[in-house]
Amino acid sequence: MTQSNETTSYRDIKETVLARIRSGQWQPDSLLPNEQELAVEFSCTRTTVNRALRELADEGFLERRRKAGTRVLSAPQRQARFTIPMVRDEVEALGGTYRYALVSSATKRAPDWLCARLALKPDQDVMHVRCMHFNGNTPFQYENRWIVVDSVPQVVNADFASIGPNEWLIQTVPFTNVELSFLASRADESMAAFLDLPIGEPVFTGERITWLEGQPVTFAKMYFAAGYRMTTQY
Amino acid sequence: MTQSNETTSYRDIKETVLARIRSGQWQPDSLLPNEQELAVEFSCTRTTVNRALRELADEGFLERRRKAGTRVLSAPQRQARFTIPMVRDEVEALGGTYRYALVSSATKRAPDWLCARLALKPDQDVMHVRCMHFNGNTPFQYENRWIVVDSVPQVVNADFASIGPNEWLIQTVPFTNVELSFLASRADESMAAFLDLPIGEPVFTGERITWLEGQPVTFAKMYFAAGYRMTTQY
DNA sequence: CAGTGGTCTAGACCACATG
DNA sequence: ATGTGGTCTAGACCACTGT
Repeated sequence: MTQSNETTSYRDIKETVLARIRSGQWQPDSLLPNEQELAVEFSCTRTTVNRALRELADEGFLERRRKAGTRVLSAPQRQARFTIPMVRDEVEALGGTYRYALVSSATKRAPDWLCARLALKPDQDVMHVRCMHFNGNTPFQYENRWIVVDSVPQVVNADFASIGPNEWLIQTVPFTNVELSFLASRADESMAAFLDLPIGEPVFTGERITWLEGQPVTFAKMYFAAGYRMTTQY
Repeated sequence: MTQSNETTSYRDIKETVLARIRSGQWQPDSLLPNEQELAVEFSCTRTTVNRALRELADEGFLERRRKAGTRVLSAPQRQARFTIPMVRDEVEALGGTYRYALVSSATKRAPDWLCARLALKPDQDVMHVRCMHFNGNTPFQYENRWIVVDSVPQVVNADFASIGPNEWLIQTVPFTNVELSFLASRADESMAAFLDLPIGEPVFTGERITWLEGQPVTFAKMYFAAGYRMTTQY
């Protein structure tokens, strides 16, 4: 009861609607009563009903269209929200002590595969940074990152010995778009060495591309140590 | 311009606020003006400002607390939303033809590790279903699933030869809570055979546990074929 | 205790998509 | 043409929480 007395809140409406969907009272693909009718049923204003249904639609339970009305989605298009924390926060949330170490950093002509991947011109420079993230002294993540110099000219003066490229970028460059992928890859020689596992071992891997207003900013591959899992609940 | 004339919409406010954050005009950790002041600046009502700021907080850009006010989050706690489609939809979205095949299905006493994982009593029965999902004739996903019979008694009559356990469950049992994990595992003998890849190969793997009002319903392991990646943009 | 966000009301106009 | 959701206003009361 967040609301004072016995008014119907948008939360109550959300719960009731969800319960009706779960109980089968409102079948998949069926049409709900319109907002005005629900407002009468719940004795509240249409505004309140609107908020409840709008949020349920955002969460993937309903589909709403003007004039067509509100439908129960047959295959609940449920979305898992994964919070993507910075490595430091992730380690500290595990109760560990975060430690960062630079492996190498160099500016060079962008390799062909990267030009293709980021739609760079063939003569553009990138800074290639490799680094490690530790939980105490246990390897946690090996990071392989390329930063487009034309998009972030200041990067040539960055000191990646003392700060991780990700944290530096967040402080320095805003971004507008991100593509994030996860996959399983196999440990090559250097991944195996840095993460302390046998060559060929499965490695949970994240790839992240970041743009600022259409300009590619950075491409990062993140290799996680053995046993890592990305989890969410809803 | 979704709104008729030149009124300020909550979308405009969101964009303006984001722009100010990105430009550094509003620094991380700094306090925004309160809703009343912003309403005056944007010449709209507080309700409209509230909606804009509330959504930005939902999206992880702001932190709002009564009395304390609204702050710019220093490390934008950005959340990636992955849509978790049903396998059939995923295959069809790739332009392929979905095909399902049952591998085995049997009811038995729940194994110890599963009892521990789902907090079952040691004498509870589960139905163990193994099945394959194909894209045309190419292996797409190998699924290993256990369904708690006490939670879904009808399962003993289900015909998993003609319908996949996931689709059957969605049609049959509502759920209230889900835990979803992703990890990289290595192909054992049967995974390798079903997915047509060498033993020991990295396999992108999903694990999903579903509850209904605290009752465990099902545990599923989903092994994806080589090259699979889970992607999102934001 | 006082300031801030959280929510609701009652009403209005409008955009959009369907029939 | 019309019904439905999308959004805004103007105002109100309240819940929470920092001082």
